[in-house]
Amino acid sequence: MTLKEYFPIWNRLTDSERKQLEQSVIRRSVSKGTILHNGSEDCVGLFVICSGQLRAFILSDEGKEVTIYRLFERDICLLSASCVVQSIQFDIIIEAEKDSEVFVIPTDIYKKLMEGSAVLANYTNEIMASRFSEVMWMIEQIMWKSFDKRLAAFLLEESSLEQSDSLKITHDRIASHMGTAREVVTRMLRYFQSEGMVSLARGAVELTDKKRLFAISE
Amino acid sequence: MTLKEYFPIWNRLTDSERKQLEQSVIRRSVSKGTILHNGSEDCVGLFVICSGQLRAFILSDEGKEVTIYRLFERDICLLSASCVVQSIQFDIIIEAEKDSEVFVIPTDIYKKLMEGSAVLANYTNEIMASRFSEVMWMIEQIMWKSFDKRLAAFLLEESSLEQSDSLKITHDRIASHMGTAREVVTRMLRYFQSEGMVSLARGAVELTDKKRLFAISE
DNA sequence: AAATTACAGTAATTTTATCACAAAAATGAC
DNA sequence: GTCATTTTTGTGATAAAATTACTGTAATTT
Repeated sequence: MTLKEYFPIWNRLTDSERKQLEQSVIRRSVSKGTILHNGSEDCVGLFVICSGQLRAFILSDEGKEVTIYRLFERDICLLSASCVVQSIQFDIIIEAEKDSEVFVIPTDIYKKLMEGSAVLANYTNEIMASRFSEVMWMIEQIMWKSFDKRLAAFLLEESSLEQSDSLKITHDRIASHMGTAREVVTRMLRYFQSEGMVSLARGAVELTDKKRLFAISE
Repeated sequence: MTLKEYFPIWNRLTDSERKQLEQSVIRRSVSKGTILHNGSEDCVGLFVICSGQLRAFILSDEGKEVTIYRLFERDICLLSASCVVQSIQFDIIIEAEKDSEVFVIPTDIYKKLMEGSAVLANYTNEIMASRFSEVMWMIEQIMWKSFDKRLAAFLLEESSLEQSDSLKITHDRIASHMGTAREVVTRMLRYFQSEGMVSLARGAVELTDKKRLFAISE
């Protein structure tokens, strides 16, 4: 398994660029829960996800979290190398949501290559635009969709990611993803349960009527 | 007044690139209220603001607005040319908030140049990262700051932009900027007035105690 | 001057957030 | 295995903010 297979524009790079990437890239295995990048504290490099799942979130002064987006196999995490683009002026935290394998392209190498390569710079543009788009989508959800719709959508999304109707997740974690309070999640889940759409247990939510959840989510 | 003076990386472009920009760039004068770009409907080109003020906002299905960021003299509006970056998957509306003068660099020219120029592609990256950062900042405000703080901050920001303590703005417009309901703005302004921090009149808000407003905004 | 429109105010209700506390389930130390 | 601790869930009270549904009034148009 080499970078070549995971880096979409590989065949548009020059031999020299490929060589430099190959020589500097590092493989890293991280277990669930590992913080791969913590705001402006570090700037290791670009992650290319081989397997697993990462989560990008922001953190308030009081310790509240909101998940901004997620990264999956073949996704590229640009913000872990946020210092390669000066104008990025916000802190984001990247955490492994599952045991994951990633390639790490060191910041200085990537920055140097990007400065000299229109192909790489344009590609970086596309990655950033993708994340930007996800964030804009999130804003629209938060601003204009009521909580029941958002929660239903979240449960369905989780279920689809996990390929299972039985989610192993606590109310508190759901609240962190959605940027709300745990009590709010508990209450809405109880309502969903009373309507027969989910079935609750400690640390678990089972989706028992996905059609209705989907209808609620719109 | 030429593009040269307003385009920061002018002297890092090749002669050919400069010529192409010079030959294709268009000057446009727009009066307050003009919609310069409307989501995915159009993709005229990159705006370089000579004078005036633009506003970027999103629009919900029900017609609610939220201001995402603003653009001033020498700022560059990339999202009016959103189609140059494929991965931009959201709709934004750009409106002239004041009578403005802008240069328009046509989409196809900019796209062509960017594909061949690392300098231009990297610069585009920086512009996008700036807007992305502003959006992230906005999210943090919305998620974690209470409405009184945000309103106080908004009033002070407006006052500083207009260079005046007497704002000519309606409650409804403030609500559109902040993505909330007009009644909510009315009530909070009434409270501010009862505390002697502002003085209200039809279509106008006068800031009478900026220090306290600042203290509230944190 | 009357009618229309834009803007502001307010009351009632609902939704969401916050605070405070308690109960139940899981976990670990012993 | 039992007890203490921690984690997770449940819930009531209260507050903040959004929504709905009006009323009133200043400004503008006709």
